[in-house]
Amino acid sequence: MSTYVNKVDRKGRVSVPATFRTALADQNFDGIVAFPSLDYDALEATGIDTMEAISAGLNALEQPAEQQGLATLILARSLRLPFDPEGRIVLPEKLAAHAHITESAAFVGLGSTFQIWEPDRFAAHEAALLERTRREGMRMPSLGSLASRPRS
Amino acid sequence: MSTYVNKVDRKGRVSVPATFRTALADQNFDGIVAFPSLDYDALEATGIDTMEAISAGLNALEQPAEQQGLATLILARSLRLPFDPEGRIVLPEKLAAHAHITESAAFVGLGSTFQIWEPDRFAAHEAALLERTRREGMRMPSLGSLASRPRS
DNA sequence: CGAATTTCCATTGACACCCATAAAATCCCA
DNA sequence: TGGGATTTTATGGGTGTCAATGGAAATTCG
Repeated sequence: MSTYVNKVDRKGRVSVPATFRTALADQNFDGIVAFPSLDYDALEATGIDTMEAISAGLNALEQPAEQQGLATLILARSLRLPFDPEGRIVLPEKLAAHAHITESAAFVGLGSTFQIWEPDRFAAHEAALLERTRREGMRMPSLGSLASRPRS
Repeated sequence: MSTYVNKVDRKGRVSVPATFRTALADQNFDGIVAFPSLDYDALEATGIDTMEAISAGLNALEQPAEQQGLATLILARSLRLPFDPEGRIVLPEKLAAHAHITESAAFVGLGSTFQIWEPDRFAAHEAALLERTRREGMRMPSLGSLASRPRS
């Protein structure tokens, strides 16, 4: 949840917001896993647990073919980014380039995952979302309506 | 339910009305979650539980795309505001600015959620609501008719 | 042995906790 | 049931701690 903007230093290091770090603290790998978003010029990221779940799903035979393709794609392009003692990661050139990140990065928490954006691009994305939401005449609903609804 | 006006001190702290606090007491996070309202110059707030439900909804595949956009928007702009030992939160600059809150804040209970307004703006909002209701010739119905009706 | 990467230290500034006081609501008992 | 006693709130301020950031030292690897 929420978004934090942190600086990328000359060596390509960024602090992962402490909130996110503690959320991942109990996982098997002390760091994050990131891969280029398929939808945006941004990075998708999570803890290793989510990735292991995906990889487990890949092995499951019942999985539809499209889902398998998607999972393969994601796994193949994912990078493990370990924390340094201060809780920073280094953004590999490839990932930074995909998201056009140079001097600072916006960490956008989405619940169990988060995204990493170049701050200006994220602002634009946010504005677009807001605009679209307005245009579609969506009002602030009772928040509950956004929750996943149990099928009746 | 009901509205309370509390002061914002020099450090940006405000007491969350005790009533609201006790209502959230049994949740996983000792504090509130707030985000800028899409409709007003005010903040929307709830307990963490509601947000977790939204985040769960975001991951649910069955969710329509527009709802996903809305959920993303809300999650990205939400901030976790923990209680200090006295039951206060600090209003981050960003949120305070959106609601034009400077020296005091009105907490408006709405049932499972509440809003936070700059008191004068809330008074105006309230007056406008009243005015509109009158103009539309609405009378106080039996309160029961306002309750949510079970789907037939 | 040189380049890159990772650990180690140091600084600053924000934030969380501690305590202290005043006002208000609640309790309690004669 | 009135009013004093007690317990909660709300509010202010000081201060220690941790997160974010930068740079140097050290280690790794080709």
